[in-house]
Amino acid sequence: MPEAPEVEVVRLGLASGLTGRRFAEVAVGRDRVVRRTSRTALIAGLTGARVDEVDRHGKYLIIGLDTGRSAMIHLRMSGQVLLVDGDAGAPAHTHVDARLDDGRRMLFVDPRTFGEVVVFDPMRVADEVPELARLGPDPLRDGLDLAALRAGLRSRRRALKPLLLDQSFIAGIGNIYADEICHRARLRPTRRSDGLGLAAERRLASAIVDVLREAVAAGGSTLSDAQYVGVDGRPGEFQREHRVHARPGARCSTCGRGRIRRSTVAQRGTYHCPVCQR
DNA sequence: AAACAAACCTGTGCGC
DNA sequence: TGCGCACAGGTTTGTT
Repeated sequence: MPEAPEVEVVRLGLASGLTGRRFAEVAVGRDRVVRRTSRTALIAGLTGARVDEVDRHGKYLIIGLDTGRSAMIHLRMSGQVLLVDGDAGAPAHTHVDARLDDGRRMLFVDPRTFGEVVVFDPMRVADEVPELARLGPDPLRDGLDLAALRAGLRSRRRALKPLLLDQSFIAGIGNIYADEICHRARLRPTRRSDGLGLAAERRLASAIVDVLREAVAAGGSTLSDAQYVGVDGRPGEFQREHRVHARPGARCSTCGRGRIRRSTVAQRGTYHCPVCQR
């Protein structure tokens, strides 16, 4: 499922394929993906607009337009953004088909239709896309300030994994990377966030940044359902480097003694090593 | 404040 | 082989 690293790989692809291009013609196949506003609002907001920049905050893609407005795309669980040739066929579940002034097309594809596309006014983001205004820092974009992280961990008395999944705490971590980060930091997903101690807090800060960066370098994670692909349709490779997620029974690569165990934490399938994650 | 559950969807993979 | 059903997951919303 797309988390910050996967969305970053998409962002890089869009930045090279969209920047400076204009949307020439926009078709919306299914109203559900434009539910925040409307089909006509998306078409009016994109058509004729030139892309100035492609940004990202957490799992949210933000396409800055020369009209002063921005397009927000969220992939949720099964969304894909593809750049294809003008005469290419559109895959099943293509809900937005936007032709560019160079003849190529940007497609938004999403079988489960949880994802969305909306054009909004960045000056009114708190009103128009409130969840975007509530996001915490993005470790890939902004880095991670150790003092701020420590204060946050201590003030929010929660289990570690649910806190990592909280987008207002840190933006961009989802179920896969929460597991991988906890394992890298050798911390139990259910460990209380307050009272970790400086050494563990440092390990956690490093793990967050390192795991996310390594995942971007590997092109993101594509699980067996193959939902995530880049704008060129290619899957990522980081799943090969997963040490715990979706690997029940595997021998722990850190301690060599534990077996990866599956459990449920915060309503999410969770994997950890009971021996070295404390 | 935090934990929990349900809702939104549909393709996949399992058990029988 | 075919059918039915649980499951997956990001986020919001509502309840305890």
